[in-house]
Amino acid sequence: MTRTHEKVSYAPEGKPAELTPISAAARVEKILKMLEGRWKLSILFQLFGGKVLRFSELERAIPAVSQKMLIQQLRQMEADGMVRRVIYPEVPPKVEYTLTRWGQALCPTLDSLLKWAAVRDELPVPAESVADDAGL
Amino acid sequence: MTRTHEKVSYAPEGKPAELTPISAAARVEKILKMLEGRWKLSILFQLFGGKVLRFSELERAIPAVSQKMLIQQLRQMEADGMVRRVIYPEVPPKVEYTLTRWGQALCPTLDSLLKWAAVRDELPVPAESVADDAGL
DNA sequence: CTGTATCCCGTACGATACTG
DNA sequence: CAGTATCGTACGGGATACAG
Repeated sequence: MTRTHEKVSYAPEGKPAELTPISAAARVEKILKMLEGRWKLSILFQLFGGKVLRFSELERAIPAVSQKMLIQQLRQMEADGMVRRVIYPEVPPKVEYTLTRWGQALCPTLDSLLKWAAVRDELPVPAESVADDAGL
Repeated sequence: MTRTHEKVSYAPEGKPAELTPISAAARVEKILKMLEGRWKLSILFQLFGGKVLRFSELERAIPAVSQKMLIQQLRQMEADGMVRRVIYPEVPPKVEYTLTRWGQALCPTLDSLLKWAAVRDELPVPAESVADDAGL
C-alpha cells in the first residue's frame, strides 16, 4: 500500500480508484447510515415496485411509527435522494411519496442481502476453535 | 434491468417465503443490525480476502478502536457466524481472527452497495416537486 | 391531512484502569 | 498478548401536544 504517487484518473472512464480496507469500510458505513433509521427499510419496502403512497397511507401501512419519526425518516431519505416528495397544493393538504429511480435500484441489493442471510441458516453450527481444527 | 415492477419474492420451488413489505423489511433490518456496529465494517474489510489477523494486528490496523470495542464487535460477529476465532493455547496468548466462508460471501453484496451508491453521484440533482412535474 | 415542537429515556459507544 | 470491568456521555428514537 505504498502510494507515493497519485495516479489521477488515467483510467478510461469511471473506475472509482483503489479501495483500501479503510476507505471501503468508510464508504459502506456511509451507505449503511442512509439505511439505518428505525423506519427506513419499512418505508423502502412499502414503496418498492413504484408504489405511490401519501403520508397518511404510510402511517397506516406502518402502524408502529409516529408522525415525528415518519416525517423525519422520509425527509432524510429525500435528502439522500432515495425518496421523492410531491406536494399537491390543495386543502386539505396532500403529499405523495415515491422512490426515485435510484431508490428503486436498491431493491436487488437488498435482495442480495436477504439471500446472503438465508444461506447461513442452512449451515452447520460452528464450535469453539482451539489451535488446529478442520472447520472451514 | 430497469424493471419498474420488480417483485421482491420468487415463488417457484420450495422457497417458503412470501415476503410482504413488512416481513421483508424486518428481515433486512435484522441483517443490517449485524453490520451496524461502529467497527464491524472495518473488521470485515480487514479480513476480506481470507486474511488472518491476530487481535493485536487488528488493533493496529484499526487505530481508532479501543480494546473493549474491538473485542465486543468481534464477539458479536463471531456469534453471528461471520467471524472465526482461533485460540492458540500458548504463553503469551495468541488468537487469530478470520472470516467464515459465509462472512466472505458478504463481499459481493457490499460491493453491490458501493456500486449503487456510486450511481447517485452521476445523477442530476432533484428539486422540490409541486403538483405535476416531469421528473422521474 | 401533514406536519412541528418538547420532553424523556435506553443504549451504543468512548475513556480508562485492571488482569490472567 | 488478549482480554474484563466500570463509569460517563451523546444521540437516536418514543410519547405527547400543538399548528397551518
